[in-house]
Amino acid sequence: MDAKGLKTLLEKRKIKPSFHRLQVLKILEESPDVHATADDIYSDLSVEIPTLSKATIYNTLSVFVESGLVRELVFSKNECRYELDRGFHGHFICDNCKAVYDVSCEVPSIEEFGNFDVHSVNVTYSGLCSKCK
Amino acid sequence: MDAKGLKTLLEKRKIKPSFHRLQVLKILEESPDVHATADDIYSDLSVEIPTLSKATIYNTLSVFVESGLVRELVFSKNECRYELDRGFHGHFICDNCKAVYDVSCEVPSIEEFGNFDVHSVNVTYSGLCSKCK
DNA sequence: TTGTCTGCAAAACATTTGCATACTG
DNA sequence: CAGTATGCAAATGTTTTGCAGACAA
Repeated sequence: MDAKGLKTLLEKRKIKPSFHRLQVLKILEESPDVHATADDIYSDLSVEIPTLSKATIYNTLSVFVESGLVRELVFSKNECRYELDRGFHGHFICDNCKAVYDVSCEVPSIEEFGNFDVHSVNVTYSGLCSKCK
Repeated sequence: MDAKGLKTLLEKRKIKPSFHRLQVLKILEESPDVHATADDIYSDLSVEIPTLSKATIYNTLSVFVESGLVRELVFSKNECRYELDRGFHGHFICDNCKAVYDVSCEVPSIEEFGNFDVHSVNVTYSGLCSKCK
């Protein structure tokens, strides 16, 4: 997606398209398979933007998450990953190499549906990926 | 479950049933609905065991998790909860009151099953519980 | 005795916060 | 100019670690 498309993506969510925000969004958009951590994004961007602060990354990501543009994925303690929202899908994490894969799976139905207002569903598989097994 | 039953539970997993381990296990076994954090368990036990160290709680829980006796649930950053393994079920977390409920749901099937060795599946719903909606 | 469990304190780590400065419309 | 975004550094909160002493087989 080009810079203009990214800008539009932010504006649709009423987020001001600052330079830093566009850069963060670009990383998430270009590498959906990475499921980057805040630190990954910081490392990537601080090469081009040496004055970049990690606080800005966290701030930016939290703006994105609150707007619904980005999903926060917490697979294990002390590790939070981010992905652009692309509709429902599950994730597979390799216990060995820790890689995260998007997988298509069905939405599991919940029995007690009537008593809860379900807003989102999260499905995570773990095990060994094709490379590690 | 009585103390003997808890002891047997540990021995089955080749875990030495020390006093502290039995106390931690007892909490997890008695209140499956709580999905306690390490800090919850520490707070509970340190009333009776004033010399208790948090490191012991973490150590104990990690022994339990590695043996497969206990499942580690990470719903959001900086919050790790624990539950005795009771076979497959999903969880529902209330966005408002943060309560965690066990829910029965079907195991979602994964399309790429052939390429991965799936060891476990995790299903988490979020939204508003019956009290908060 | 030997191994391992526990407690303590310090360290590690990701994330958050307060505040001053820089930028943008 | 007003409002907001950014950078910095310090603070926060949870979890981990190293080591010494306590305990159990």
